[in-house]
Order: sequence, then structure tokens, then C-alpha cells
Amino acid sequence: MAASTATTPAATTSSSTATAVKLPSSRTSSGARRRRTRCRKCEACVRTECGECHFCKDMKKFGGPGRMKQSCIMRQCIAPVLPHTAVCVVCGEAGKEDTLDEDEKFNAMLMECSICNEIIHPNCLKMKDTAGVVNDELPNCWECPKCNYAGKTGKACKQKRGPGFKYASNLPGSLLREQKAGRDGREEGDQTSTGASSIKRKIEREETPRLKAEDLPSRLPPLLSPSGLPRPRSEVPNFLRKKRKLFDDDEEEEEASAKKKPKKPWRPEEALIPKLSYMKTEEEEDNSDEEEERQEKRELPRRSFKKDYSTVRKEEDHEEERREARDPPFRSLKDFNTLRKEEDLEEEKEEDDEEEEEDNNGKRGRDSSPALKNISLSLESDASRCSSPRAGPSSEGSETQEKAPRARAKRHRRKPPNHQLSAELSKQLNMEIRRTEHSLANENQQPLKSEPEDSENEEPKRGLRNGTAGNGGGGGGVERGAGGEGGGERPHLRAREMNGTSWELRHFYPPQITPLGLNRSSPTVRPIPARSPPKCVQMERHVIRPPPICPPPDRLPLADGRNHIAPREAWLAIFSHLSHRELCVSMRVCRTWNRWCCDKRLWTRIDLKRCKSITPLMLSGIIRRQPITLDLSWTNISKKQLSWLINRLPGLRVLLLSGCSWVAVSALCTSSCPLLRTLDLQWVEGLKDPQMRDLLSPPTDNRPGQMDTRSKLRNVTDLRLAGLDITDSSLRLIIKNMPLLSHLNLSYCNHINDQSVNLLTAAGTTTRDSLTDVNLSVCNRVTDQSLSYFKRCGSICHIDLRFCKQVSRQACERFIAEMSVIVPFQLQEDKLLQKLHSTP
DNA sequence: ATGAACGTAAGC
DNA sequence: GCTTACGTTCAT
Repeated sequence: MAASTATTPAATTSSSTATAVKLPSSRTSSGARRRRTRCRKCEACVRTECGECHFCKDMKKFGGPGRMKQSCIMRQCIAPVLPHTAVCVVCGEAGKEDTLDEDEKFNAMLMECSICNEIIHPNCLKMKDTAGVVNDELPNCWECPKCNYAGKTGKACKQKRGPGFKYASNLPGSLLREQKAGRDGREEGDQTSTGASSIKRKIEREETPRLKAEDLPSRLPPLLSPSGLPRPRSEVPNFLRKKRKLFDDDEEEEEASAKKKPKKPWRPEEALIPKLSYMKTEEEEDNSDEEEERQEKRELPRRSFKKDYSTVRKEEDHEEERREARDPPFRSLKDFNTLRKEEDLEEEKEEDDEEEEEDNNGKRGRDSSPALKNISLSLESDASRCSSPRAGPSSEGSETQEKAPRARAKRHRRKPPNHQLSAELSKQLNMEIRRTEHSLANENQQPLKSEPEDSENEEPKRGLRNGTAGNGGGGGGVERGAGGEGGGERPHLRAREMNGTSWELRHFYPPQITPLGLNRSSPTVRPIPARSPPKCVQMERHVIRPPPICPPPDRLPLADGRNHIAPREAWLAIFSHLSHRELCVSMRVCRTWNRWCCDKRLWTRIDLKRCKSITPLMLSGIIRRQPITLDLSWTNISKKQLSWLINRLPGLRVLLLSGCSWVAVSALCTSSCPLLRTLDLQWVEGLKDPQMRDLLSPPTDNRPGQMDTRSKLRNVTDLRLAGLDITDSSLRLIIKNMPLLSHLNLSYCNHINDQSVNLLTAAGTTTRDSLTDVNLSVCNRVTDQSLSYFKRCGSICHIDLRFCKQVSRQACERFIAEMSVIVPFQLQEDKLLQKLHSTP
């Protein structure tokens, strides 16, 4: 049929590449697959080109050569659809999903098999009694009953690149789930008896108020499977690997061994920011491990897959109540005012269980080896769902092929109940997470020893459901004030952040340095930042998905089928009074609240300051919330992580990276963050002049015709460089590349001297007029002379020369006296000059 | 393994 | 016929 006539040479080749796959027959039979095309509806599709990404720069319209012919990174369609010309291979007709009857809809729509590429109406299938496996990751995509029945679902098949897999919703922003949710939601009830063929849903839908255990793995959020986790490679579809690879630094062996281990079901619901309520409590988990194990061996699903929604709901509610009663969410939280803290809180408990489990697993032997057909399929689904930065389009993997025989063998040994899949997968995922941390630490040559348990415990299993959120547009928060970054942030957070200390002191002085011990010569004790790995960054090549747009419901559905009277905006107004911690708790209430509480307006600032380890789930949580201000100070975030983040936070305006490593910060050299206004690089280890040059220099990878001579950081207005060994050469770059700079913090910079101030205020520099706030405190080489230079600054409002040994109070007073003719200044504190009546 | 290049499908 | 850009191959 038409659908199969257009055999592209490429497609043909690729199937031959996958010879080991042994699926050529089916592939060639229907062979050629239809290229998918934009849905034109998703946020990505309706977005305009960013003009900044690699692909945009290639476009002729942006002055590029147009050779790459790829769509803007920000416009990668989230749910590419079959082309209009696609028709059923049997009846030759197009999709008829307009059918009124919901039940019939599925059978009347065109479904494209990701294995054989055949496009067919399920109704036109002859094998009505065999199950197809719908892939919710892509519209109109499944593994048809033929392929499924033929046992092609194993790893072998997975290597095949299904249609449109480039688009698998493997990034946090993916909308697929939600879009599909709307479409398929009603099939929830009986998943195995939809229409002619029984359809196994590979992933849960957003419409499902709570996740079913077996579905959960697919909830795994993007970064979740970073590194090491042995998600058995053989069971991870190739097309997902490429992107996963971004954070994947582990070895095959580990994966292989991991594969052998039976896994306890990892419950991604636990990975949701709000821990879903039907989960067992901590104690329950503890007590049930053994039972669970037994059950697994008997292959009895621990939770029924087919429970109808109301049943599940009830259970959840009860669980929730019990849980809340004995397990108050806030126990032991002190300083947590941030996302991560909330999440980790939840996770700790689970981790313990998981740890134990893992140990036990070693003893369990192999009888619960990995997966069968269906299991693999679900894994695939999971993997694609997992918006790991590693996930993504794949290349035809070779390891997969190598492992095929082993996996096949296992397949025979093992039975395929769904819950086992879940068990298997979850374990692997957890291990993967752990290994990520380890590998990160190892790469740094910094043994994780420094915080072994914590790191483990911090591992998020929280799958951030992707829901909401915003487009990363960025809302327009204001960013800053004398010390404030992050506009629009809620006051209570601010207050908490200050934590009783003046912002100036807390922010300005690194924790180890007291304001009075102002001598940089005293060795700075840095928090053991597990320096992260400098693996090459290649983010742009991988699909970077925009955050979802699918608007959250406007009303809260009530049990009786009606909607609550208050609209979402009203709820949001209420939520805006909650702390982040409280928001996370609220997210557990129901799915609607879950989405509402993720509204980016509630998360304009995300503070992960001093979190020892930034985990993949935290990253995906950040993406989901699209903050305007992100504080990653004194964390051990890696370059890959940071790069990944930045590329997905198009609206980020304030980025705080003080105390991070240069290796990590260097992500800024290759990632673009066009709206960035405030950049805090205080005390970044290893950040000196050469690094500043890398950071500030315009991109050098441009091709002829697309030279952009502007620095990526050209829009920065607030630059914090305290504690860096930078000299005037960096300042020159700053002056040249940051024409909008108004706030500059150079405190504790020992190389800064009067000449530096001279440079900043010299005629012809943009900083001369743009600077309003300069912090030179504890710059011991700055003298009274600098004050005379500052007189040249037209806009200067705030000069901090505190603890500058060579600056005298008299000079400050002289400055004030002389300036008073034009602008009244006052000495707010010793050597702290503040323009009167000006409020930064 | 990765990124660049490009044939050509798809939409108009 | 034109533009866009998917899905592949090619080059490194």
C-alpha cells in the first residue's frame, strides 16, 4: 500500500544494519516507514525558532549555510504524527479516528508498528486475539500484534528504530503523555480488552489519577537514569540510548551483572515529587520485602493491574491517611526550602529499603532474570519515557546485538508477569541512579566517601511527572536588587534563605569565611565539592524538549463528577502562600493539584544551594518547574548536568553557581542561556583569566557566514566574581562583552586594584555608565585612588569597599563631599558608600 | 561514538 | 515548485 511504497534507501540500509536483529523479514515486508511530521500543535511546534541553537545557526535565514537541515532545537515536535498521506496497509484508507465511539476510535485509527513499520487499522488486522502493544510515546505508534506475537518484542526488536523515535518523550518537557492521556484515557478500565485486539498499554496516562505499580517505571524522569544504572542495555531500545548516553558513563559489565539481579519493583510513583499516596509506608515496605519477594517468585502481582480507578483511588486515599498520620512529611527537615530537599526527604525512606533489597538481590539468584517479551516492551516504554538526557534517538546499537543471545536465553527462563517487569526495572533504575553518583564522583577522582550514605540516600527516585509547566519562556521576573536575585520569589523563601543573617554576609561571604576573618590568604575551605566530570558536552545534538504546555485542568474534579467551584487561578493564589515544601506535599493530594503545584509561577526560584549531590531527578524536577532563578551554589553539579539544565531552561535569568567547579561552570561556554541576567561565579574553583576568556569569548564554532561576535553572556547585568583570581585581562573582557553590566562583585579578588577600577570607569567603556553597584570589599590592593575613578561613573549607586585595607574612611568622606554636588551619597557603613534615595 | 551532511518526504 | 526538516549515511 502507499504506506509501504516509499521505501527510503536509508530505511532499507538501516534494517540491514540490524541484521543481528533477525527481524528483517517483517521489516522488509512492510518495510519502508513513513516519515513522521510535525503535529503543529504542541508547544514546540508553535514556538518560533530560537535563532541561537546549532541548527538555527545553520539555517539560511540565520545566515548559516543550510546544510544541516534540522529543525530548531526548541522546536522539536513532541508528538510527531503520521503524514496525512498515510493509509492502512490493508484497506488503503486513512485513519478514521473521527469515529464518534470512543471505543471504536482506537480500532479505526491508523497505527504504525515500530517494528515492521506497517501502518494499519487495528480493525483491519486479522489476528484479533493477539495483543498489540501501544506505544504511548508516539501518536499512532504500537507494536502490532503480528510483531508482538512473533516474539519480536525482545531486545532484538528494540534495536529497530521505530518511527519517530527521535521524539520519544524522553525529556522532561515532553508532552506526549499528556496528549496521549486525553486520547486514551478512557481505555484505562480494561486494558486488555480494547476492541478487536487486546492492547497492552505500555505506559500510563496522565488521565490515570494514580499510577499503577506496573506502569510506574515508565514514569522515570529524564535524568533519572543517568549513568550507571544498569538498565539492561539489551532491553533499552537503541533509539533511546543516544541521549541517555549523555550522562551515561558506566560500563557494560555492570549492566550485564545488574541484569542478572532480580529487582524489587521500583515504584516510580515514589519518584514523583509528591509521593503518591497509595504507596506503602516505610514500615510497610520494610515488612513486606520478603513477602514481596515471595510474591514475585510466584509472579503474583502485588497490586492488581486491573483494579479499576475507583478502587485504586480508595486505596490510595487510605494509604495516604495512614501514611500522613504516622509519617509526617516534615520530620527532620530543617533547612529545607527547596525542591530537592522536599524530594529527597521522601526518598530517603525508600532508599533504605532499596538498599536492603539490593543486597538481597545478590542472593536471590537468577530465577528472576530479566524480562520477556512484554516486559521488554514495557521497558522500552519506560526508557523512552524516561527523559533522561541519555535518552534519545539512537544509533543501531552494537552492544544490543551482542547481548541479544543472553537476553533471549533469559527470556526463556523467565515468566513475564507485568509486575516482574516492574520489579526488574525498578531495581535497575535505582542501581542506575546510584551508579550515576558513583561514576560522577569517580570521575572526579573524588571518592564518594565523603558522603557515601547521603549520596545514596539522596538519590531521587522521584519521577517528576511531567505535567505542567510552562514553556520555558521565562516570565519576566525581575532579577535583583542589592542582593536579590530572582524576581517574583516569595517573601517567605527569601526570609528563610537569609536565615537570620544579612543577605550581604550570607551571600557575599562564603560559608567558611566569616566577615571578620576577611583575609583571603587564609585558605579557603571549600565544601568538598565532588568535582564533576568533564565529559564532552554534546547537548544540542540531542533533542531538547521544551517543557510541556498541555494546560492543566482549570477546575478540580470532584468525586461526584462535578468540578470544584474555584478555578485554577484561585487555587494558585492560595498555593502561592505555601512554601516549596508545602507545595510538594500538596502535590500529593491529587493529580490536579500535582499539576497545579508545579506551576512555574510557584517556582520562580529554586534553591539547591549546598546540596551535596545534584541528582538526575532533581534536574528533571527543575526543568519541569522552569525557574527563573536557579541556585546551584556549592553543589557538585557536573558539566553535563549543568549543560543539560541550561539548555532546557530557556527562561532562566538568574544562575547562581558560586563554589562550583570550573569544570561544571564551563558548561556555560557551550550552552546558551539567552535571557541570563545574573550570573554568580563566586569562588568557582579553577576560574581564572583563561577560563574567563573561554566563558566570555564569543562562540568560536561558528561557520563562515554565521559568525556571532557576541558573547553568550552579553546580556548579563549582574556578575558576581568574588573570590576569583582574575586580573585586569578578565575585566577587559567583561567590559567588552557585557555592555549591560550594572552590578559587579569583585570582592576577595586579590588581583583587583586601582588600575582595575580605572579600566572599569575609563572613558569609552560601557561599564562606566552601566555600573550601578560595585563590590570591591576585601580587595586589599584597592586604594583611595579608586574612589576618584568612581567619580566618573555616571550611574554608580553603591560602592562597597569594606575591609579594603588601603581605603581610608577619609577618602570615602571626601568622595561623598565631592559627589554631593551631583549625587548625594552616604556612608552606610564603614567604607560602604550608598547613594541616597536610591533603591537598588 | 559523534556530529555533519544530505536525499528526499511532506506540506503548502 | 518551494520550503522545511526527518531519517539516514558519511566523515571524523
